[in-house]
Amino acid sequence: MRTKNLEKEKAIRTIAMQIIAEEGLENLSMQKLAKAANISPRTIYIKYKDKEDLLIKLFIEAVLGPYEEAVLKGFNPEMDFAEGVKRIWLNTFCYLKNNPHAFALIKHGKSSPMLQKAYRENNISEGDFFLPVQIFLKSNKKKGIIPNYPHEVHRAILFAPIAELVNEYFDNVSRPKQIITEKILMLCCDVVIKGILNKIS
Amino acid sequence: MRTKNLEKEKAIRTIAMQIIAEEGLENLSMQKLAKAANISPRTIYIKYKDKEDLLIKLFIEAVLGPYEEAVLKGFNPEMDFAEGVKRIWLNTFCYLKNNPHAFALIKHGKSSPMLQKAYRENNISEGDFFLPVQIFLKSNKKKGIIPNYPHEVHRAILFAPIAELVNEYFDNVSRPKQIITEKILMLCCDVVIKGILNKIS
DNA sequence: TATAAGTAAATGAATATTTACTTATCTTTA
DNA sequence: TAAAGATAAGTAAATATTCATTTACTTATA
Repeated sequence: MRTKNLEKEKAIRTIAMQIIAEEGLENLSMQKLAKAANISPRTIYIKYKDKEDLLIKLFIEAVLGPYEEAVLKGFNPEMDFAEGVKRIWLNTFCYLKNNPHAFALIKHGKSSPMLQKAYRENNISEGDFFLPVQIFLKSNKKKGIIPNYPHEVHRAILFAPIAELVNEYFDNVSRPKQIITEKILMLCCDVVIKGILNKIS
Repeated sequence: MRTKNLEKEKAIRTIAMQIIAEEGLENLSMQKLAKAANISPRTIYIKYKDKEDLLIKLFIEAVLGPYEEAVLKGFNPEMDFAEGVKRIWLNTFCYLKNNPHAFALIKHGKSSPMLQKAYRENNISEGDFFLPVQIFLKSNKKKGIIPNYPHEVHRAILFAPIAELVNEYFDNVSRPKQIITEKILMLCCDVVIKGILNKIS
């Protein structure tokens, strides 16, 4: 039996992400992908059932998985609240900064109905992903350090700004001066933390 | 001369937005749109140069324009800081809640390279749109009410969470209980404001 | 009646996927 | 040890469909 060439599998994923990042999800075609990866279209179908299967696996296995891992590196739910939030912010910034293609696909994940379906079918976002963060929030609510809002609400307040700031970072890459530095990021993080903390006074 | 049928023009825009919201930008085709709008494909080309022209005009004229108008209703840059921010949050929530298709297209605007190009070519986001908000931020920075961070940074901190909360609102529409109410929204807004305000104490 | 608005049908290019074939490599046999 | 067979990996080219856009024509109205 001929053995699977893992380089080709990797090339498919890498180049698919590149095309999506540079030309958009709507401009990724199987034939274009095959040509760019220097393989036959048929080869893609050996590894993936169809285009949807490819995109969903790309999204979940090649993007969301590594993303979660990077974001949670060195984080644990027992950390001090401010310290934990800062760790997540820094991890998010560092990872996305160095993986612009992943960031592009994550953004598509927010708008593409197909990728949304992938989220739903894989029970992602509610429970499976970022579980340590949920435990972290829960315990800090219990301790009275932060208010008792639903998790989703805390997520929006604490982590929506960092995504927006990363976006701004990429907008500024091609401009003379980068305004989104690690320093300004930490100032923002302090602002967000200051807002959410219950005054124990 | 035969007169233009404005209803057809409106149908094109309405149905295009519907398809994009329900099936995604990548699943909008000119023929599908024509069929759904009960017109000939040629009719679209009478009103728009090509598909890109249609999408960009849809995005800018039918979505971003009305969106900006709705968000700024009753707002002026001289307002009290907290009052102004709350007004924008409420306006955003009310508008997007009632215009889910517009919200879908706005989300696509964050990921689609074509719509990003539209932003750039029309000098949007930096200067033209939401100018009163920029003036508002500038004057509050000058007065020392909020820190002297770049506008983009303030935008991320103050307004990224509301977009995320609207997203959460729509996720919950099909579920038994809506967690994103106007009340919780105002609590969140208070949190965000509390964080950004300079302590004058 | 002049003319732009509109249509039905066609065009050629691009799309996802498949067919019919070739190739590499593991396992088995001599 | 080495040749042969089995088989999945891989390819080039084809398929049927859908795509954006156009052509050649009809219709409504100033």
